[in-house]
Amino acid sequence: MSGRLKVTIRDVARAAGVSVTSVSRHLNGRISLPGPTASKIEQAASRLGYQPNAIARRLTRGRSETLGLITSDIAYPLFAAIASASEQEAARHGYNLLMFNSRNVAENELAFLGRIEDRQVDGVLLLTNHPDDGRLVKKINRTGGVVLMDEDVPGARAPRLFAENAAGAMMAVRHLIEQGHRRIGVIAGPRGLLSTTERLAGFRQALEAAEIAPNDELVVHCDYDEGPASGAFAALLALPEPPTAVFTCGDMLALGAMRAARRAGIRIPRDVSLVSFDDIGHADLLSPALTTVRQSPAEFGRRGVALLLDLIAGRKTDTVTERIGVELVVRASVASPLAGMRAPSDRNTVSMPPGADAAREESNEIRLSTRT
Amino acid sequence: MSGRLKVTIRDVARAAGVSVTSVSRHLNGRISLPGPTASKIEQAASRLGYQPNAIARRLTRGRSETLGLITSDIAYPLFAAIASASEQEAARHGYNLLMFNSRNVAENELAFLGRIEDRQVDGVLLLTNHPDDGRLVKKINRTGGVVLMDEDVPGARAPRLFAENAAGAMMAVRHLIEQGHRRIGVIAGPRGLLSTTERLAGFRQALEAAEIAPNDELVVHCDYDEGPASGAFAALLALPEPPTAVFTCGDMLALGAMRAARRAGIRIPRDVSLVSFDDIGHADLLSPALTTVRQSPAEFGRRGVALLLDLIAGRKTDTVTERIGVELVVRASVASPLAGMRAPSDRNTVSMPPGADAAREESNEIRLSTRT
DNA sequence: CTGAAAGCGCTTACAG
DNA sequence: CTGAAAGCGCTTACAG
Repeated sequence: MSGRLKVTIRDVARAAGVSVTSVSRHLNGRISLPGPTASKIEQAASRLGYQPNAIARRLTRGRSETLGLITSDIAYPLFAAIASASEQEAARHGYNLLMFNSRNVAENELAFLGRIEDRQVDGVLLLTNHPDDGRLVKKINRTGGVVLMDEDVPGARAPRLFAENAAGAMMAVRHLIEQGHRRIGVIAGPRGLLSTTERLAGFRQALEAAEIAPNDELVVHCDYDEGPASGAFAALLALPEPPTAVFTCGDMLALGAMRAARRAGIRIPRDVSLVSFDDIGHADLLSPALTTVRQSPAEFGRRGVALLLDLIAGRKTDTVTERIGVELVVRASVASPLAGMRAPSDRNTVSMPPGADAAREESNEIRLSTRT
Repeated sequence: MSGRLKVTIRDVARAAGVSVTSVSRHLNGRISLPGPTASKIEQAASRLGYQPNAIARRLTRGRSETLGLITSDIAYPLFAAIASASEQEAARHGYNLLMFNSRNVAENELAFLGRIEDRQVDGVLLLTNHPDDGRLVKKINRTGGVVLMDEDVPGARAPRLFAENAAGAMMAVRHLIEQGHRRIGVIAGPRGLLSTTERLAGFRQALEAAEIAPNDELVVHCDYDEGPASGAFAALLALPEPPTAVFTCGDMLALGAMRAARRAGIRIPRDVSLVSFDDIGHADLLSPALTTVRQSPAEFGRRGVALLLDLIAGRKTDTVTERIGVELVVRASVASPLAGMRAPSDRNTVSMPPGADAAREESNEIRLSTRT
């Protein structure tokens, strides 16, 4: 249709009557040409519809101008939000963002990391979601150009960007304790993950501060996904002496717990309170509105890309660890443990005029932050 | 650290004592070498840690092995789900997926489409979200290699992949009518969009079939986003004679409506019923669980990539239009218009034992499909 | 069957 | 300041 099959820099040079060197330099702004020459080049370029071939440019410059983002699944709300922010930030610096779904399988992560070696990407933001068996650390230390986000790969020579996991968990559990809960269950991520370790540590610190004895039977581990969390929740509630509140170490786990609760006819927060971690989009519109620890995905994305760009440019000394601040967003999934003792009707509607419960959820959205 | 700075195919050839031609051919499986030679090459390659430079390969082959996905924001649940499926399908065919957030700004879309011209991507899945002023169609017809998804760009020579918008809207509205609603409001997307036109057409068909006179004052247009939808919902409910039910033409609009309802103390579905379109993730865990028309994002992603790959390979005749089937997922956001007349307590809990409402929502998830 | 050589379309020392 | 030429690291007609 359009006759401009393969207009190259040589065509422009010929049409403008100058050398390809000058065309390249001028178009890349590395030289300031006398007015007439400059406009001859520009006119020739636009008349021919010249578009510099990015692949060729990359080959000569030795950079792909592309970053990679590895998550287990971009469809997960937290990862989608991080991806969005990362893309914006990458674009701001002239970089593309390639996205990879690892399905949380080490082989896939390793394969994607290989894209650094064959120069398809200049660097990678890696959000892994399983403990490393040693292959990831080895690969990362070979490839370089990796920023670890959200979860750690111990031993890797790489900048790190994590949430304030312990502080966040502590705030969440302290909130439960303040409402009167003393028997608190935890649905935690897989053993060996940084998020699991740190959030559990925060949980235990909060108990300790309140002089509540820890109880291992109330701690259940499972993968960061809804299905497993449903099972974990059911297991906790089936205990001879079930918890009056549950802390889920991620909103996907909270969703699983909420589904399990529905199936079992257990009402949150009347029968059991729930507090979580992440604050995925629309957590405020869930039933009930979820009280959870917010970690800003936008900040994650922005800082992650900034760290990666620093690393690629050789501006950073390898193994810094940055933390993203968190805040507790109080909504409606936590009640006092006595709530369940009331009449078996909806605690909000019965005692308040219609709509008051909605207004309450709205106005009660209090935020407690680790940062000022 | 690792001393393998720039191992090229020449190094391998030298080490193996063969020509680069043979190395290239063997490694790409375009030739079957005698056993000893083959293993000499493989050993040299692995000993040196050889990784073919993908950029160089792309320059010679003239393909970037990369596809682009343009959405207004990858963080929107529907788009994230489509992105996830697209990436999987692209990877299955050896393609990378680049992702672009257009923020629904034409200039950004045009810039990203330019990546086809400078060969950064071989093709693009374009999900635009605004009526074209003529620039998009012009650009697309210049670049080629575009598959239109979700929304149309009239006049573009491109394969198209849309949901069965009219059929879906009709099912949604018929469902409301069957529950006894006759005064039904609509929050529609921007005028001039395919989804708006078709969903509105389905809405009107459903009214007509029930012999309900259409009423333009009940149709409000706004951008596909929460904020505007909140305003639109408030406007509808502020009418002298407000609707008893509202059909939102997208789940983001439904979320906006739900937020507005909360703020105003309006309860869904007791005071007003709500039915929507999309079925974003966790719509079943919203408060109330959202009755909505599901369009499968996985199918969208898979078919979109397949169409694009066909187009790139020259296997397709340009302007096919495919439709993705939809189904109505009945949950808990629709009630009879009489519900509001009952006592001002939660209609589910009062009349049923605790948990029954949850069980009801669960078991009542009926699916009515346009496909068999 | 094998390999020397040209070519993909740029960028950039280097020489004039 | 300008341009001819080499080079980025592959692939692939082409000749032997």
